[in-house]
Amino acid sequence: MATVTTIAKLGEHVGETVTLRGWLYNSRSSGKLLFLVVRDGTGLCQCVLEKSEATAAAFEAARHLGQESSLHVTGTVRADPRSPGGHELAATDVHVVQNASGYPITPKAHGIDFLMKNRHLWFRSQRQWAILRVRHTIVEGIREYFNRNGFILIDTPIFAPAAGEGAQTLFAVDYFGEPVYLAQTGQLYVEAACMAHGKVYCFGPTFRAEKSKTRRHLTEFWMVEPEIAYADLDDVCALAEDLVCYLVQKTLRERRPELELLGRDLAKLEAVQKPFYRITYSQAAEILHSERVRQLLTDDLARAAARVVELKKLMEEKEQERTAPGVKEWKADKLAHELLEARDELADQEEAVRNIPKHMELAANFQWGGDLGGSDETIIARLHDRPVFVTHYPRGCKAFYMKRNAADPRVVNNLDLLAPEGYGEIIGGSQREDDLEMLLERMREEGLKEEDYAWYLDLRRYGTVPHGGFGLGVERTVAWICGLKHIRETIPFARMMGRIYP
RNA sequence: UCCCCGAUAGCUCAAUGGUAGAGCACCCGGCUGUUAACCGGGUUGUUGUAGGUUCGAGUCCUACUCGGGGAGCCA
Repeated sequence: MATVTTIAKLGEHVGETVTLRGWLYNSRSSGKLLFLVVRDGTGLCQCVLEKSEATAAAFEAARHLGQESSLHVTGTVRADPRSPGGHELAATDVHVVQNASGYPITPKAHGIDFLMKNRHLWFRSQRQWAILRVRHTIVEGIREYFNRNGFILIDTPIFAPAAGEGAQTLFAVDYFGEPVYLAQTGQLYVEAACMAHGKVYCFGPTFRAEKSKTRRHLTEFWMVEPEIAYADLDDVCALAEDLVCYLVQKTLRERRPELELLGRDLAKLEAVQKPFYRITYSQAAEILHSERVRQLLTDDLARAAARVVELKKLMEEKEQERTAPGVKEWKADKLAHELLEARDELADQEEAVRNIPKHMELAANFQWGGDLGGSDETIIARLHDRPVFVTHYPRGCKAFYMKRNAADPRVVNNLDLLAPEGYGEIIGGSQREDDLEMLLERMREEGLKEEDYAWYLDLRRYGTVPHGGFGLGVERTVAWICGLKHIRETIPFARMMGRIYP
């Protein structure tokens, strides 16, 4: 009886006969030779069946297996660079658990709607497999970081009472006949908890009914929110910086093969080192008005416009080449695929050409007092090669609980952390208003009812201290670290506007 | 809420207003080192829905539905 092992451990069994249990990822046959690419959850391995070496029954059974058939393969392990994992199995026996047929996700191209409808199967594909492993490591890193640094986990409620910010983006739920809402944050609750434990965090799903159909939005996403007592803005920034560095380094250390599979530029991640840049909101506003930004966007626009012309010409040439008489089928096929890719890029570039003038206008006309828009954040982030903290926003565009700045009462002690490469805001946080009177004043400005927040106000009555924290969005962090274009691949089953299946 | 794009075979896409096609998937055959293997043969259709224009609509027009991208808003 051969030893049962996994593909990840094949290196420990070179020369031995072992059994792998997995699924057929792809297969190729060449007469008396069969190549079965098998995956088992730990990796991919090419199993080679030679007709003369394998049992006749095994060879015949393996010849007719559909994609994703479940099987055991027994054979001798040998190192071979031609196999995906670097080790190959010279198979002698194949036991079919189930011969699957008609698996919908083929090794060829598919559209995103089809893939999302088949998300339960799409998991099995290499890229998706790699992304969710990176997510696992980032989530593990988050828990590890806080648990090892003296933070106590506080699970905050998901059913939340009506009071709160941005009521139009809340999902309402019937709670024994009363309307309650799915939580958008556990923040107020961790503030209470940090007065008991000093350093706490909550980690769970949050829900936002934003009608946003973009590559950065989910209606259900995961957020970790640490909160610390006796902390000011600098302490909160230091914590955010340390956490992000920890997560990036851990992922680089433990998921390098996955990042490489995803084609991530690792140098960009290696560059994520302390100290991150720190600028104030007012400095950001100056940057947006600067000649440097105008030039950056002018160059972007010129580049996008030139690329549009180039792509159109390229597509025309390829189309001519494809439809020319006497073109080989495989060549025409390849050209058709290249045309599709070019078409996608053209759509992106044309979108850029339409949007950049808007972005220029938004940046140039940016008024002190307004919130930074998505395009503004992208501009700021692009001017820096490491993450950037933007601090001290006007208090009018931020939540009531943020601490008013002592030196400049127009602004609050808050922070946003912008990830590089246009990934936008991954962290938002602040020092909290610990003065009861100031807090009440802000609540009145926002039209919030004191009685709804009676418990929260108690925290300022009984031993108030400077404190603060932040929220880090897991999916945006995963998208950034993996270098993904779209957030939907960073969570097992994405919940988005208009998508709730499977 | 607004703007742009799209919907044709199981999948990815073709089709000057004039007989709906290709590749992949699937089935059969060939090939002892393949890498989205390749070669030969076979099977595959209510062109998103409802109207309209026309001798004739996948193609043009209107509305709707669904999806993609973006704006606003946001992690």
